[in-house]
Amino acid sequence: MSENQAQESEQLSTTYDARKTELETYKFWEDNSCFKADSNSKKEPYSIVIPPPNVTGVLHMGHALDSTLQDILIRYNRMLGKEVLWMPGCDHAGIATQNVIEKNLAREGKTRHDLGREKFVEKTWVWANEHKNRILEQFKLLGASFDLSRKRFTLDEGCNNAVKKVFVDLYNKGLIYKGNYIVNWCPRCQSAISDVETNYETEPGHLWEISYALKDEPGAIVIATTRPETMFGDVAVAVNPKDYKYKDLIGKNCVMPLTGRVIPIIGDDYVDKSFGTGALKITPAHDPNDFEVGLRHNLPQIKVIDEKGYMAQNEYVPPQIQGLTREDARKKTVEMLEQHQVLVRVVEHVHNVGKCQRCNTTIEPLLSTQWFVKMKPLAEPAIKAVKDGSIKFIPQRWEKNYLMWMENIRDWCISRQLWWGHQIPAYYHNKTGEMVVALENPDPDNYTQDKDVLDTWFSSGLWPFETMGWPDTSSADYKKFYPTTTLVTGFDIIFFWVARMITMGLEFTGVAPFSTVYIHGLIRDEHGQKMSKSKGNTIDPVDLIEKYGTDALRFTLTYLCTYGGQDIKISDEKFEFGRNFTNKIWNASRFVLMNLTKTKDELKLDLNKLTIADKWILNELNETTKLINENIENYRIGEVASILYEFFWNKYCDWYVELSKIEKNEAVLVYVLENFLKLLHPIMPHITEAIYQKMPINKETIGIINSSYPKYDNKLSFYDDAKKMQTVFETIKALRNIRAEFNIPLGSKINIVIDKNEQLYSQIIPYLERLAKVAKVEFKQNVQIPKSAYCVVDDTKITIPLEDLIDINQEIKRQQKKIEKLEPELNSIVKRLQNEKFTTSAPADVVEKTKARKEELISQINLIKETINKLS
RNA sequence: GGGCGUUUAGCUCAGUUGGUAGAGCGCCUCCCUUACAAGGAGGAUGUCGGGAGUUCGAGCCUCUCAACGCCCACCA
Repeated sequence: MSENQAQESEQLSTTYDARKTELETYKFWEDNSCFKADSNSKKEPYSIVIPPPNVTGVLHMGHALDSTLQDILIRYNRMLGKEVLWMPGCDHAGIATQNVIEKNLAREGKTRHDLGREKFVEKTWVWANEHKNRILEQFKLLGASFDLSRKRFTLDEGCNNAVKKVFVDLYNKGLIYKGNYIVNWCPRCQSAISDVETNYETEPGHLWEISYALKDEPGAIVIATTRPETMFGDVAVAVNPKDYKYKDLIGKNCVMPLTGRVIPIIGDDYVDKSFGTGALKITPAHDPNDFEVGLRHNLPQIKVIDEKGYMAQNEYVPPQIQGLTREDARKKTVEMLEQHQVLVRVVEHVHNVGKCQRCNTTIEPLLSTQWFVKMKPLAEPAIKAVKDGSIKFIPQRWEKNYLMWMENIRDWCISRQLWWGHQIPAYYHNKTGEMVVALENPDPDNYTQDKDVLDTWFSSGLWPFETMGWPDTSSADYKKFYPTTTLVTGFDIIFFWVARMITMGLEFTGVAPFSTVYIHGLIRDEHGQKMSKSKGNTIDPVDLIEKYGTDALRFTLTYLCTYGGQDIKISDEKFEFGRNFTNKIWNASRFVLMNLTKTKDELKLDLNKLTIADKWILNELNETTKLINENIENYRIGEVASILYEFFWNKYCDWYVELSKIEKNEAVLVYVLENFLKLLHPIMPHITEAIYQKMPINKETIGIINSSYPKYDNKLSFYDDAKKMQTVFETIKALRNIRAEFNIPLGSKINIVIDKNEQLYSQIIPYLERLAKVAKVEFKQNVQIPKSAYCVVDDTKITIPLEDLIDINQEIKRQQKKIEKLEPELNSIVKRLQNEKFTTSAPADVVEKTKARKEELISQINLIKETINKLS
């Protein structure tokens, strides 16, 4: 696509080779640095940061949708003349990446401990460096116009500096603390995870009722539990103080079965009298609620399950149970309880079990020393920003969701017992254990850094500003492109990511990191199931691209992406829709370019030389342009796709290009095509660029990519002429209809008699002759032609002598059917107009419209009746 | 337990201020009319989940019921 080529009118190939065109076009943009953002530009900025895909990731349909939407906004704003930056990068994905490397090691029969931390991290870096480019390279297949010269990684040096600064500052402000609390512990990942990384699954289970004997007196108290294996960590039995059944037992002691340990019976409002037996065992080290109860009552904390999910080997756990898995321990404990005849009852019980988001292992609530972010003070400004409109969610309903979460926010456990990630900048004196939180190790000889790393989302939470050079607020990118404009993502990471970016952005930069959050739905399979590799129901975007082309993929996804942000169900075949559209665009463009006879300069649009057909299509283009601009500004991107499809296929191709075979205005053909391509470019960038390059027009810029987006233009508004043209179309359609209904072959031409409006119809005779295969048009007033069919367009009666063409009886039946269809509507309209309340309270134009419709129906019905009479 | 979403043509879904329903696919008829059969022309198909209310008028607003789905909470 050299400059020489671009200057000349060229034929388009007979068939469209999407992949070839797309690769060439993308290369053309890259070679010309079309995606590069200039932070010194004077133009208004527009920026988006990509939701960084995991370095472990492979391109999937979710990326395809998400990136297409971002690219549409980026390209649109670029064409609006703004200085756009789409910041790419990927996420180091702490647990996910470490899992991959560990799995690789496992194949060699090794664990990460065989390598040691340093070697392991080194190895992971090698892998990450290989893979972090792979996923962004794949995004290129989507046509992504991001600025790869700026690509970032959440674990690169810049991000690490930002993370350290944020950590240290939050610590100094008292918003980060370290403490011993119950956390969600994944025994497989061997790490704490946060609340949002824990998913609950409903599972059938049991409620075991166990009898605890009272100490020094007869009787027992029966507790109910779903986890008997944790009983060895019990430190009390709790009842509700208002529960008359147990009130008197409070303050007494009981003796635990199997171990004989003596624990107190306490009263606490937390206990629900009506659940289970109304008595609850308290195990502070293994249950978050029990932990709270334990603190209130100053109870000890006894750990009986270790970090790997095995029963502890300590004096609290009976020897038969020690070292068993949680599952085996449960069976064994129940067995032993039965033997001791203290198992009172087993009730089937469906309950929710926490699972690790990463590996689906059952979470163990575990007492552990971890780092936390105190969220309440950070949440306040984040709530305010959404409430006062500084940040707007689209669709708006997500604001409620966000606010509910923020208003009930809990502290965020940020430490992970992993090796891959940002190591916590806390340093401990080797002898005294004194802790220093600082950007750098104060004295590497005597201080050792905290072993833990930070939750991946901690660094992702800084993404909009850490990628712009922060903490250097004088950096060019930060000044030009921060805060960013729009954030585009799925609803599934509003809490994980969006909420954290907002809190961190406000806390550290004083402004919201973006003003609009555009939330789209999730991609699902044709049955509405989430796509997953394990279910085997995934559709690979790369396959779709190879089969249908990137533009077809983008267009189909966009078309399916409705304003409500509903999930999108897809199947392979659905993309034929977009493929067919690319084919149509290519062929229509090919036809138009093929038939041009004029030179570039002669193709200038001359508004003084327009037929009504020209004015009609220019008016349609103009109205379409207006609608497109409005809808894209309002994030109704699916609507944009559908409007463009309708305009091009049903207006430009079906009518205007067809009309051009009779009488053509090359300048208009080219003008409309050019502007349509520009309007479509953000959605289907490659094909529009490829055709644009071959158009014989004076181009303002190197490519359509940086041409200016069409705007509504008063000079192109031809409402009255457009309406006339509609009449032409109605006439043609009516005639075609009669022809098709009666199988009048195209070979046999028909005559028509038009009873008035000669002036208008004389303009359209050529069209009628060609498009409706009319042989002869006559103008007569009030003629009586036997055995005729009529049709009415506007107020003009068109008579078609049928005698020689059709079966008359069949026609009578057809006409009667028509009346049956029209009458119910007429009846209801008449009724409405008789209703005084309607005529007085409805707006005048509505009443007028209704009256007009009534007249129209009456005249239509009369005409049909007349036709029937004439035929019989 | 709390919140949200969905329910419209056989299928997948649109429907922006309330004025009597649209598209794509599929289906039926005809056409290779030389840009496109991945196409063209025409056609059939809906008491807009049920019920009630507001209104002259409801797919759209209010209430209620039902089914399905999602999120949050996590009563052991």
